[in-house]
Amino acid sequence: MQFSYDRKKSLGHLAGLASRLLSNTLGKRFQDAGIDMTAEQWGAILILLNDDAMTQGQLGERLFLEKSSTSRLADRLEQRGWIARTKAPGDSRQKLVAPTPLTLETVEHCASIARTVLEEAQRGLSQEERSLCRSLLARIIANLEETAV
Amino acid sequence: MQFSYDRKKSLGHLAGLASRLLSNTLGKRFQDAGIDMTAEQWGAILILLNDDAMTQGQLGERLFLEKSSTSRLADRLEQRGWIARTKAPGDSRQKLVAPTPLTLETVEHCASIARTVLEEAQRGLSQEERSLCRSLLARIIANLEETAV
DNA sequence: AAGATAAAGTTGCGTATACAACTAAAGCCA
DNA sequence: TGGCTTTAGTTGTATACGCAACTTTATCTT
Repeated sequence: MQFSYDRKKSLGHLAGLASRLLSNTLGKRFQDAGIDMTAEQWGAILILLNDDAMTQGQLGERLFLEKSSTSRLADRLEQRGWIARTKAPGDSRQKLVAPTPLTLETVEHCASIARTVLEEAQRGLSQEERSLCRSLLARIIANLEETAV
Repeated sequence: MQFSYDRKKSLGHLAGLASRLLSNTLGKRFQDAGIDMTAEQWGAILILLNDDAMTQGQLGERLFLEKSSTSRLADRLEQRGWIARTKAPGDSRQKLVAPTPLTLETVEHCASIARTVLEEAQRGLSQEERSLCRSLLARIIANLEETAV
């Protein structure tokens, strides 16, 4: 019997489990490839690769993370050599985070692994279904953000 | 502009964020109500309320958790007095976990809070959309479970 | 300009989770 | 029956995350 995960299970369970499995799977693939990176770290790197340098606070906003969580994520990224932190020139409270001269091969390798996992996760779903799933999740997120206030 | 969360963002981000917001919101609501319970703990309690006693391992299976994670979740539930752990009669390696004589009022209160948050999260989504969202997530979970092997 | 207030990060602490190594208790098997 | 193997849980260690308290640096107000 396919697709047998109780649709009775609440949204919370399903979203949590999907997210956990996605992270765990991607993390293991990175590890198998000998890349010392987690799924969450890759999420941050992706943002930094597009926008290059930004403050830690801006990175946190993009990831919807508390400043303390961002701080510690940056710690781990720095420790592994994925990013460098420098004092912002204008405001010395701020710290700029930027990817280190990562070899492009590594980035491409990570991106390719991430694409593969995402594809596997959505196997059997049409483009419309994939898009719908994202937009439903986005609406739920928007609802919760409003609610939270 | 409504529903403005990039649908460009990958499934991983969206599922992770939805799950995080759901947990955080529910947890805060419990706290506001003076109930010392988290969203994850409530998930476990719900299962135990239906099936009464089961082994820790069985609880873990239902929650799709590692045995160590289950062990620690049970620690916290026990600490707060939500469950009791007893040695299983047949097999002394196993531990039975069962809800303590929770006043039904508390359970109903929790259930009501959880229903409210879930409703708020899915505000504006039709029954069909809610159901579709769950079933798409369930298919993704099934894909990842297969993959993982 | 001095003092109050706000903003950016860090750190302490608690929860949630996974993996690996470990202990204890079954179960198997020759 | 005595030893090997498997199973149930626990514990060490690490990541990810949030809240609250704190430090440092800006900014604002009078």
